[in-house]
Parts: sequence; structure tokens; C-alpha cells
Amino acid sequence: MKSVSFKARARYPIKLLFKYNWKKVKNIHIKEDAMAHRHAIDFDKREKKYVLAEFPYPSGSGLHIGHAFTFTGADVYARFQRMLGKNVLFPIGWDAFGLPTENYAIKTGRKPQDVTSENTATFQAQMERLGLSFDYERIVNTTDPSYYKWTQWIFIKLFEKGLAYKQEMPINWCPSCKVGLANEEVINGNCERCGSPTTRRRISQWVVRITEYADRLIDGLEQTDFIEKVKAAQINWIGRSEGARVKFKLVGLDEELEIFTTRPDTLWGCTFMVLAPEHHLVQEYCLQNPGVKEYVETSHAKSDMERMEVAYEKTGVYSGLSAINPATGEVIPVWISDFVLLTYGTGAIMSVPGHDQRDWDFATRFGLEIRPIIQPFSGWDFDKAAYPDQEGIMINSGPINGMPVKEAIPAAIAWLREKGIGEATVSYHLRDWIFSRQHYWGEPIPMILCETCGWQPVPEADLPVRLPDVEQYEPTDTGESPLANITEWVNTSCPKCGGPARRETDTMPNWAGSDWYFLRYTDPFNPNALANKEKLAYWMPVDVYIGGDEHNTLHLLYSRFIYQFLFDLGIVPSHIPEPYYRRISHGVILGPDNQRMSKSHGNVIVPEDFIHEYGTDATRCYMMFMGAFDATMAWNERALRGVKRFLERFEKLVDTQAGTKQSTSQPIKALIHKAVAKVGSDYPNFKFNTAVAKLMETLNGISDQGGSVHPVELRMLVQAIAPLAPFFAEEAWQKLGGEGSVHASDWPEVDPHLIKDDTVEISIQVNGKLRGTLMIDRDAEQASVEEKARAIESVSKYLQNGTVRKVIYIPAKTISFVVK
RNA sequence: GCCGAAGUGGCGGAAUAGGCAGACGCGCACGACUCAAAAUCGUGUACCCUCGGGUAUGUGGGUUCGAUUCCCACCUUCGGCACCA
Repeated sequence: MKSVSFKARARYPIKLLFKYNWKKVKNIHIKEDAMAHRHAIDFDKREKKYVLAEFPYPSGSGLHIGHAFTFTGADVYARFQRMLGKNVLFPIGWDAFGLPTENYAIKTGRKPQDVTSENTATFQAQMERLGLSFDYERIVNTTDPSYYKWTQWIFIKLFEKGLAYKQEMPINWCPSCKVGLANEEVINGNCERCGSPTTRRRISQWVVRITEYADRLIDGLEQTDFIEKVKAAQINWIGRSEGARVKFKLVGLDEELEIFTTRPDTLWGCTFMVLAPEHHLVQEYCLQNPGVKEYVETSHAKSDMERMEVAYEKTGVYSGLSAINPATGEVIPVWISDFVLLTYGTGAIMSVPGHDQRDWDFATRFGLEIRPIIQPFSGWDFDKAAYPDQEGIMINSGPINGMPVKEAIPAAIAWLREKGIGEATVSYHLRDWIFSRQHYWGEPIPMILCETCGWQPVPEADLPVRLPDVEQYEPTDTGESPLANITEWVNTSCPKCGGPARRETDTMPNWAGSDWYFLRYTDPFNPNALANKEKLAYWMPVDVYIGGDEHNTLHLLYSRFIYQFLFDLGIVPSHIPEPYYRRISHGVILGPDNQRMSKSHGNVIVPEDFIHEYGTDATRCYMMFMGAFDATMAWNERALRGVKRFLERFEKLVDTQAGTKQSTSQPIKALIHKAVAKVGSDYPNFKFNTAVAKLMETLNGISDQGGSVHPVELRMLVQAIAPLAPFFAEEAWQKLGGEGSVHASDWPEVDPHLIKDDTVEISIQVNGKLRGTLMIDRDAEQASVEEKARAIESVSKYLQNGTVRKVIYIPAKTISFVVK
């Protein structure tokens, strides 16, 4: 029987029967898909592949389009890896502690636990409708006591190793959320959560000594395959800078003032010093001066935002103290200004206004001496600005006079060490990590304060310290967590002496639960350890970690730190120094108006709506087709319809060809093999948009070639699209007589002869301009190609304009004539 | 200011070990089917033009037979950091 092309058949009314019915597809095949090869198997002999997407915060509004996009990309990757025969761990869980749920509980009087379980159920149902092939049997939930037991356990280990300490320190305070914030949770002086301006407040806080690991966190990046911008962001955030500490004697006091500088070479140009208002010397010696007292009080009341607003308008006051410049022996004044930060270096600086713009601004404002000690190679007007560059020759600088700056820096350090007044040191922008939150909906910090024994960790046998039920979820005005009001929970006995003691009532920050969740996935129900070490050795490291750029500094740094800490404890395998091998950034989907989606813009796209209208497969394929996986893209429903049309044409082809006995023609075979090859190299590189395009192109090509394909070849194309369109592919696979589930099938093998064309079209250039094309044998010799090219009229007429000086032949690509 | 990424048709975007720019999709135009419309299918679609060509990948230079791709300078946009001594 003669095969009729589906292109021709499409003209008949019967086409309506082929209309792609995703609901039918879903109902029939969602179960098969769910069963197919999904579960990760511990210690399986196949090669393991750990594919991780950042777990979501299960909000009340359900899965948003960003989730759908990111998880779909991860899912395509994971499904493809399974078809390659890998043992894939593709887990999901819930990062469920956090303020939105607590705020909702406050507003509605409902228990956060109940709200969370409703939200996670919604999330999971939506994920299944999106065809996401997570291993739902390994779900972890940070609010589950059997999970946060280990979050607390990690904290106790930090305490035992001296990496967690309690300290009263000025912190960023959000008056609206009534919560202390880490530096990284303050965005341009505003609270990251609610956007209101923050102020500063002194509260006794648990602090984790992440700075101890600063160098490890930089060096460890070498063992990873993170994209460059992620590495750069982390290194930038840690902000390592090498310099020196120098001690200055204070006139008339038995005290020394220590400063940090990256430019010890400029010591001879230091004409004054500046202390942070919170510096201890200010507290001890300067407050009796009313002007100083007033300045310190006003700057202390300033929020970070206010301090930044006056960035170029420096303020300050003379402290009344004088110091001796150890290099020149001169007496120099000590000032106080809030442009000097207590939390960086030593909270005090030596000012070299000739060579530091901030010092220059300050000196100019208050009439202090500006003394150049570097001669720039070209002229410089020190009345206009400081000269901060490290190019020039030292002048007026005693022993290092005449040296180029680059040599003067180490020479100055050597001089300081010799004199016993300073030494080389390193400083970091990274601060220790404030770990206390005055909230209910977080992990209780498992510590007990005994009047006689001090802070004691809760014994491991008593973990987890469960969150008790409370009536009121509001934080207190004193800044304490609502837990402080539950006396029967707070009052306890000391684990060491048995005497009366009180529990810590603060809870942990959001990051605590997400620091180690990827370890728990390897062994989610282990009651005896955070995870079995052999299982960790089998599954770790995470091969690909897919997440948002907003987590490149904080989450990624915190979780790498915790992992390195666990590494030092021997909890994780000794041959795996870093938790994540590869880090991939996912893109952002903008609204149809090209603006960021937000309720106020009224441009929010809800994935469920599109799944209902166009189906899971079309929605998935469209999201992957929109653009590069890490790009910023605008939603366009019309384009989604175009993708749906493609799936409908694909189904039409499957239906017309399902019973075909006629073998596939060579050209169509070649098209299909080329498609499989292209798609198979795009998937592992997260180039899903070109994979979809190739599949579309292939379908168009088959149509142009008459549209007759034997199921053997058509099944290959169905396999190629299976990771993108799982439900559609499953049904098509059944129709075409495929065995089992398409998702459990092996990725099709490509015939290398079919993807390599024997004849190729090459371009002919004359003096760099395109003058024609030519079909040649792939392996043709230059001489024959040249001869054929010269015979073409549109080429030869340009060759006659002069003599051919040179002929360049790039095999199978181009032949280029140079005529003069 | 510093770090990072990116500038290509009306639109989303392809193509970089240098080799026919604009794959694929949207939109648009025309055609087929229809009483008509929708849907579907087909054809065309960077710009200019004297129909022989000419000009085009943010701008200006450079290297090369040949540059979206490499080098230099600059402009713009987006993301991150920012009084860090």
C-alpha cells in the first residue's frame, strides 16, 4: 500500500481526530511516567548522577512560573540522564521555615505547621501535573523534627568546636519585622523581607565564625566547575585583602592604637587617624567631651541607610587624643568619624589623604594636612584629588625613599616587623554570621544557659528540641522570640550540674535548614546520623546544582562552609572536599510586558493556568524554547501556541505512520539521526531552546520529504523529545509499538554514517566577498574544487579583474580567491 | 567607582577552535479550504537598489584572503558589590 504523506492527509476533515488532547494523554500516562525509572537506587552499579535544583519555599500561592521553568529544565536534564543509563538522584523537598508562614499564622491564628502541610501538598500536586520526575519518596522538610534534629546537631558541633559564640553586638534591626538581620539580609539599608529601613541595635546574639573558613571558601572554588560569575561573586563577597597591622602610640596614655592598612608604604604620609564612633578608645577616653558625646550618639542612632546617604559628605569630630606616627615621629591628631566601620579591620585607620580619596575628602573638609609621599610618573594636582594608584616613586619616606610603590609595600612591612610595630596580615569583608532570629517559626537553637555553668549544649540524646505550641506568634517588643513567653518550656535544668537553667529562645535563620539538605537526600530517613557515610560517598558530590543568582553568595557560601566544617569533623567522605561540582544559573521569566512579574504590575503568569489550557507538554516545551536557560525572557502566549501546533503536527505524524510497513527513506533517516545527535548534545549543556528548534526543523524536514516514516525511526524521534514532552512522548511511544515506558528506554544510538553528508555546499569568495556556492564531495581535492569554482560565471568575471595571487581552501567549508 | 554578563530583523532568539549572518518560533502579507469566519495547510518575509549589485550583528579603529566570533578604545543595558581603609 502506498503511503500517504501526513501533509496531504492534513487537508481532510479527519485531521480533527488528531487534535492533540493533552488531558487524555495525561490521564492515560501520568502513572506510567511516574513509575518509569524514577527512583534513585543506593549503591547501584550504574554510574550515579546527582541532579539538584534548589528546593522551594512552599508559599501559599503555589508554584510560580520561575519554579516551573527551573524545575522543568532540571527535569529535562534528569530524564535525559536516565535514558543514558545513569542512576539518577533527582530529589525535592521543602525549605518551609520562614517569615511568610509565620506572618500568615499571626494574621489568621492558624498553626504554621498546618499551613505548611497544606502548602507542600499543593506544591507536590502541581509538580506532578508539570510532569516533574522527582523522587517523591525522598522528600525532606526542614520543619520536620526528625530533620531539624540534625540542623540542631550541626549547631552543637559548631559550638563544641568554638565556632559558635554568644556576643552582644550592634546588629541590623528591622523595626517592622522586629527581627535582627545579618548584613547580607539588608539590601541598600532596607530589610530584605519587608523593605522597610533598618536601624541598629545591640542584642546578645549567637554568632558563627565563618570567617575562620574564609580562605578555604576561596581556595575550594578551584575544585569546582562553577560558572565564572558565581566564583567571582563569592570571591568578591569574601573580599580578602592583604595588608598590615600597625601600632601607633597615643600621647599621654598607656595605650596603643592598632590599625589595618593595605598600603603600609604610605605610612610616611599619614597625617591623622580616624576611629569608628563605637571604638573602645572612644568609649573609654573621649565621651567627657560634649561634642564627641553628641557625635557618637547621633551616628549611633543613624541607620545604615542614613550613613550611606552622606557617603560623600563626611562628618566627624576631633577626639581630643593625639598619636605618634611611628615612621616620622610626628604628633598627629586622632579624629572620630562614622565613615570608619567598627566591624572591618580594627575599627580604626591611619589617614593618608594624599593617596586615599576618602581620607582626602575628610582632610579637605576639616583642614588637615595633605602630604604627598608618592611621585606619580606624570603630573598630579593634589589640591584636586588624592593619588591612589600604585604607580610612582616614594618620596619623603625615610628608608623606602626612591622605591617604586610595588617594591615599597613589602619593604615597609619588613621595616615594621623589624621595629616591632607591625606585621603583615589579611582582612576580609566577610563578617561572622549572626545566627539568632527572634522568631517562632524556625529551628530552636539547642542551648541552655545555666547560672553556674554558663552556656551548655542540649545533650544529643535530647535532640531534637521541639518547637512547643504557642498561642501567640508575634515577636515581643523587647526583641525576644515568642518562645520567651512560654515559661514551662523556657525553664529547664542544666545538663551539666542539674541546677535551674533557661533555654535559648531565639531560633535559627532561614539558611540553617538549607545548609545541608542536599546531604539528607542521600539518606532521608536515617534516625542515627544526618546521613550514612557510605551513602554520602556513593552519591556525593552534587553533579549539577541548578539555582538562582540571588543565592550565589549567601546560600552557596553558607552551605559550602557547613560542608567544609562537616568535612573537618569526618562526617562527610574525606575524598570529597566540596559539596557541589557544577553550578548552573537559571534564567528569569518576565511578564508579557517585559517587566518583572509582580502583583502590582498585574502581569503575573501562573503556570497552572497554562497547563490547563495548553497542557503540560506544550507548556514545558515552550518554557524551554523561550531562550537560553540562563537568560532573562518575556512570556509570550502566542509563541506558546506555536509550540503547541508543533506538538499537534508531531502527533498527526505519529497517528498516520503508526501502522506503516514501508521503510524510511535515506534522507528522512538522516534527518532523524541528525536530530538525535544534536538534541543529545544540547540536553547535557542545558541548551534546551536549540533542542526544541532542531526537533521542529526535523518535523518540517520530514514533511518536505513526503512524510513517510517507519515506526522504527519515528520512535527515535519520540525518544528524543521524551525529556521535554514526557506525557506526549509516552503515548506516542505506545502507539508506535515501543516496549515499556519511553522514559525507561535507552537513548537511541546514532549511525555516524547517516549524520555525515557525502556532498556539502561550500561558499566561494573573491577578495572576501561571497560570489557563489558550489556542491562538492566532502573529501574533494583543492584542485578539483578550484577548477569547478573558476568555471562558475558569477565567480570567473571577478577573477578576470586582475591576477589571482592566492587561493585558500578550507576543506568542506569555503574556497577563497585573492585577486589583485 | 569595582566585579560579572550582554548588545544581531517588527519581536523572542540561532550561528563563535574565524568560513554562505538571521536556524527555529512569533508577527505580518498573499494564497488554498469555507457561504463566511475561526482553525488548519501552503508560499513569502533584514535593508537599499538604476536588478548588475550594494549595505547590514551597539560605535570607532585594528589583525586577516575572510570577523557576530579575535585585539584595542568607547557607548548603552542588565545583574551583583560598594565609605571594606
